[in-house]
Amino acid sequence: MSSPEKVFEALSSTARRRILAYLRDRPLHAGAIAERFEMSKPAISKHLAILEGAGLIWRKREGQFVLYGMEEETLAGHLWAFMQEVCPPSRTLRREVQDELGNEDSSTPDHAERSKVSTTLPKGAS
Amino acid sequence: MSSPEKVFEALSSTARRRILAYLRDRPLHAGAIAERFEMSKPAISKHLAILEGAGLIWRKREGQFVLYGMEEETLAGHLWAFMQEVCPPSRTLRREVQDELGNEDSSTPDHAERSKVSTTLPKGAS
DNA sequence: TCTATAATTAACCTATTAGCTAAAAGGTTA
DNA sequence: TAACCTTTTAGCTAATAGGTTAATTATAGA
Repeated sequence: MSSPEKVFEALSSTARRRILAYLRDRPLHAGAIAERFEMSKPAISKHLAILEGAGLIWRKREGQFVLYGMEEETLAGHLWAFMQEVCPPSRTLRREVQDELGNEDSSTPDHAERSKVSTTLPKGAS
Repeated sequence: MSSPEKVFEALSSTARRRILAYLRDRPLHAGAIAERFEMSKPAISKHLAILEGAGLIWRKREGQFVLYGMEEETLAGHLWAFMQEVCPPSRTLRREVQDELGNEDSSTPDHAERSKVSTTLPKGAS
């Protein structure tokens, strides 16, 4: 329902990242979002559709208005998974431990034990 | 030198996210990266240039080869800044405190005191 | 210097994205 | 129903992204 592809694609637009920032604290009507931008309402509507398609926001009709709000789990979940896979962990703690043991050499690479199975990156992608 | 725009644009491609994952544990030569993909070497070369332009990787010529590696600070720094701005914090701890005080009502919105100044989102962007 | 290998750049093609305006869809109120 | 409002869809254009092959640059080695 919410793939990393769609999430990162959605995040690649500054306008869409701004929308997420506006929605962080409270839901807003489409019009209230649009009036914070210079571009046309249809353009904003498309951005909202992309964010919704990525599972990053929800949408609820309220009379003639449409309310949008953050889908709180999705963004943090995907960013966290990605950081886990791609960001090299800081070596500070491990070093401290080794120093305490008087072991300077550290021939074992830092992440030798990391799982080989990717959760956020497909196999044969382009 | 490394803007959020460029970083998120760089991350929007699955191929580029895969490259970062390959580089997490050790630097690799351009050819070693290319042979993990189906696409042509020039295509990979372009992806590498985009990642480098975003400040996510470094590049070093070694004889006839070119070595690429992760620029460790950049990715974590930008993702962290973005999460701080956009992800609603979990309310668990605050609730615990309020429950201990016997204060059920919680009329103050959760992030009312959050800074208004954005560090990762420009003002008049489209 | 000549040849082979690694990588990038150039030129090109196609598909997609992001914006616009105008029209339609959905909903409220008189 | 009519008039009006909010939002989305349709249709269009211009610009960009992502891939290709061919040519070029940079280095190594006989």
